[in-house]
Parts: sequence; C-alpha cells; structure tokens
Amino acid sequence: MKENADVSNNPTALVDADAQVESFRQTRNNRRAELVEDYVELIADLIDHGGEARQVDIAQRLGVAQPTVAKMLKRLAADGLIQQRRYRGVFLTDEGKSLAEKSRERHQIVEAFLCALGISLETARIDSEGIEHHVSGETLEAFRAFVIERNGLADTDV
Amino acid sequence: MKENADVSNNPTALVDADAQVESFRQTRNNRRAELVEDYVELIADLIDHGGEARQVDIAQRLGVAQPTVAKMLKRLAADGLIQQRRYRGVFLTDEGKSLAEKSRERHQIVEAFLCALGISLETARIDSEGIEHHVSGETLEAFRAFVIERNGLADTDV
DNA sequence: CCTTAATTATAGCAACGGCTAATTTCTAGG
DNA sequence: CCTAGAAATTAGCCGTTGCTATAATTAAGG
Repeated sequence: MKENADVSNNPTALVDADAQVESFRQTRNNRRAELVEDYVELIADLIDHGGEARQVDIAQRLGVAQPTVAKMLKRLAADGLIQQRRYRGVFLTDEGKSLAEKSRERHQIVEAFLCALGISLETARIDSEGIEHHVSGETLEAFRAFVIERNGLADTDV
Repeated sequence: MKENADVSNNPTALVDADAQVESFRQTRNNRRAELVEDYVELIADLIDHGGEARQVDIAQRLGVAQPTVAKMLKRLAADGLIQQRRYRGVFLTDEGKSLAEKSRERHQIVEAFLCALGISLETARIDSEGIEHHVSGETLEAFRAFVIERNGLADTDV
C-alpha cells in the first residue's frame, strides 16, 4: 500500500495494482492458448469442407512453413486434441472437436458482432481473428445479444 | 484454385485462403507488438502518476520477474523508445511517448466501449487488455462512435 | 515393379519471453 | 565513513514458435 494510498480522491490514479497484474496474467495465459485454438478451429474447417487436414494445407492456410505445423501437431497430439497417423492427415479427437466447436462459435460471434457494428467484412475478419481469443464469457454474451438485437437473429444464427 | 473452385454456390465454403493467411499474419505481427505497447503504456502511467518507472515497479505491475523486465527494457532502449540510465529509472523518448499515448488512447476507447456495452468494469479491464492490440483503425473508430453515441461524450472524452 | 513427385518427419538454428541465482551498484541510516 | 538493504545487472537455463535443409515415406503413373 504505497502508491495506492490516495486513490480514492484522485480520479486519474493508477488502476489497482493487483487487478492490473491479473489482467496481464490473464492476457499472457490467453496468448498461450491462442495458437492451439487457431489450429483446431482450422483443422475442423478443413475436415468439414475438404474431408482431410494435411500438414501442407494447414501450413498454407496459416502462412507458416510445414515443419512449424508438424511441430505444433505433435503438441496437439500430446495434448489429446488430435490423432495423427504417420504420413496421413490429422483428425480431431472428441476433445479436439469440442474445443474447435467452441472456438468456431466464439469466432463467428465476434465477427458477426463487428459486422453488426458496421465494420467491413474484410476488417471484421482480420480483427476477429485477433480479438476472439481475448473475449471473456461475459463479453461474448454481450456481443451475442447485440448481434441478435441488431439483426433480429435472422442473419446469423449464433 | 483447388478447394475454392465452387465457392460461389456453397454458403459454408471456407473463407478465401489468401485472406485467411493475411489475417493470421496480421495477428502474429500484432502479437509481437503487444508487449512493447504494454510496456510503454505502463511506463507512461507510472511516470505520470509516480514520477518514475523503476524496474521493480514495472515488474510488480506486470506480474513478472524483474530480470524479465530488464531484458525487455534493453530491447525498448535499442528500439529507441526509452532511455535508460544505469541503476536509475527509465524514461520515454519522444517516440516512446508517442507510442504510449497512442496505446493509452486505444486502450481507453476499448475499455470504454466494453463498458458502454454493459460489461462490468472488472471484465472490461481484463478483456480490453487483451483486445486493444488487435483492434484496427476502422474498428477503433466504430468503437469510439458507439461510446459517444451511448454516453453523449460525457463520461469519456476520448 | 519402379521411378518420381508429393508429403511428412527430423535435425538444427534463432529470436523471444519467461525464470532463478549470483553479482554489482546505489542509497540511506547510524 | 561505512555498512545494510534495495535495486539493477549479468549469466545461464527452459519452453515456444518460427525458419531452412535434408531424409524418409507414401502414392501414383508408366
């Protein structure tokens, strides 16, 4: 209690230190989970639309090199999110499917929300890719409600 | 042109590959800039409110160890954003101040926006910490407009 | 069946962002 | 002045996420 002693009467005082630490910690943790979610979401999309998710496809979609994907897939397999068969495409486990579905839904809500706010589709796509991983449950619900209110739940059935 | 050949008549087709790559690239780039922005923003806050930004203060606020801060400050100094004097606090260069101001404004808009949307202050603080770095100029303007419309620009003069 | 092209696997490198432990330097109190 | 404690520095470690280059494997066509 040193720099926060006179917070109450200082409107421009620093935010509470403990709360700020918690925000930063949370954000750091989110960052670690981001890539995993991007991968499973993408894998789910590829499987749904193409029937298979090969390393080269994933790499091409993400814009990274194939060995980078190979390394990450090992981690996802170790985490029990995907199944790998040597020299074959990858498949999602039940856990992986669950995570992919959750990520996809969240991603769609964020994107629909940005669009409902009047943002161009292109920008909404880019921004939602970055924002989706940092949206809490509370905020996500607010986004969803806003979209439904604006669109009368016609456009997006999220 | 293999998996996108029949996009036009398939409403659930994958998004354009090139566009998706660009989103992921952008997000990766943003991620790299995040920490830098967090640091300069925090340093600016500390200087404005306490007069100095010591490594221990920064470390305590971010919730990381002090040598971690030391390493990052070296990078910021190399990037010309701060000035370091051995065994003294750090100071922002003009460039650093400019970046800090930009980050702070963006952060405030995002937080105010979330609050205007009805989200609790605590959640808004946490989420805005993660979201702020992924908001494009277009989206930021939409956020700002929304806040002004909701609040009649009384609460937050952003 | 055999060769070739595509794909995956592996090895090894670099930058980054964490950490702990130990040292150096500064500052303040006696 | 000198010593103790606080702060900054340095050294060295680890895990993550990129990369390139190369090897191994599969699949497909002649």
